[in-house]
Amino acid sequence: MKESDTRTRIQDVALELFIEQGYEATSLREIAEKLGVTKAALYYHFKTKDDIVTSMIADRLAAMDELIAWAQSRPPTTETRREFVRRYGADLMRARHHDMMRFFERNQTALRHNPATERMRERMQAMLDVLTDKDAPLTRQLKCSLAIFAIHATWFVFREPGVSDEARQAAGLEVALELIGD
Amino acid sequence: MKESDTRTRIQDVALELFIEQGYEATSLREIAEKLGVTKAALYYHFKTKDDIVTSMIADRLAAMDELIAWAQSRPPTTETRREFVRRYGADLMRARHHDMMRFFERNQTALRHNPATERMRERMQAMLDVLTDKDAPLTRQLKCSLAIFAIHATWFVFREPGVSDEARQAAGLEVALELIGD
DNA sequence: GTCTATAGGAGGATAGAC
DNA sequence: GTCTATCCTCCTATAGAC
Repeated sequence: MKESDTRTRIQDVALELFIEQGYEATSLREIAEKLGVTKAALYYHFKTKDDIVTSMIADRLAAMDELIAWAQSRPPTTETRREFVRRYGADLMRARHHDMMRFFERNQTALRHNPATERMRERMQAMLDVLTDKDAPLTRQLKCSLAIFAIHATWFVFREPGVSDEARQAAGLEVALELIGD
Repeated sequence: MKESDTRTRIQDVALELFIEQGYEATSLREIAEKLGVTKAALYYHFKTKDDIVTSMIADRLAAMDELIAWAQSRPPTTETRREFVRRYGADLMRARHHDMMRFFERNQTALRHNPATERMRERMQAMLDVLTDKDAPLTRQLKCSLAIFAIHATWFVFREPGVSDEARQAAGLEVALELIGD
């Protein structure tokens, strides 16, 4: 049932380099070198470079789908929306999910030809639809977008090194709840 | 006194493609083709590919410096901060400044080796320092970052085609003022 | 499952004619 | 100022041995 260990290690190393340098700027040679294998070995596990990123996005899509389905199964009340934001924040703390969102945000244009990108955008839109009504005023729509972004930004806006993960998440959550809270 | 017309046209076309496809994914061949010239012609106007983007950032830095200097010459009151945000929003409406910020946001990693990038980040930090005190709580810092981001986001979050530039700007400004307003 | 070797192409950049 | 022609490097991807 468990994925091959090498496969997972490739994903981890690739994500790390993609975040650090960008998707286009990172070559398979670099990924292979950091892993201590050759490029050709990567091609045993993934058909193309795009496949590496597609496989990572797939994991993220699954988590988002679960969250969105939960919200859609409930009445669109303020309490549902607040709980949705809380769950989304908690979800990002697990594994490398916030790394993944950060990578996605910073490489949208480079990934625009990958079909998984469009699916990711659909999920982001679905999240906004959960948080607000379709005919809400522009300011309301903007605030809901910012609420999601606040939770993501939590992981990279604070420059001081002494900020714990918990403090970050708490700050992001508080601001996000305030933004959707009217 | 006026820059060569071709030089400006190169910057315009390059920025358009960089936004659409990303910096790394856009080749000099593409830029040249869209302009109807050859790659070699570009090298007459700019020493390297990096130089094209550096020249564009320089214009933006000058505008930001002016705005920051104005704010620093005034007392750090709420009214100064609100006026600063208004001026920043108005500034972005001129020329291609909001395109430039959007490009910069989406290509930070690709541009990380360009010295102009570090200068740009300094300006962003200076803007945040104008908007809040250094020892403010995390939520306050986060909100000020989001206020700036709200003004930028104004240009690309709204999907419906019928939204005028003025309506966008008004919404962005209102939310930004609310975020710094406590 | 990982290697060596290599095909095949695209990219940034330069030289030198016009 | 713009062109043609070309260099050199690096890339993704594949073939086939072990």
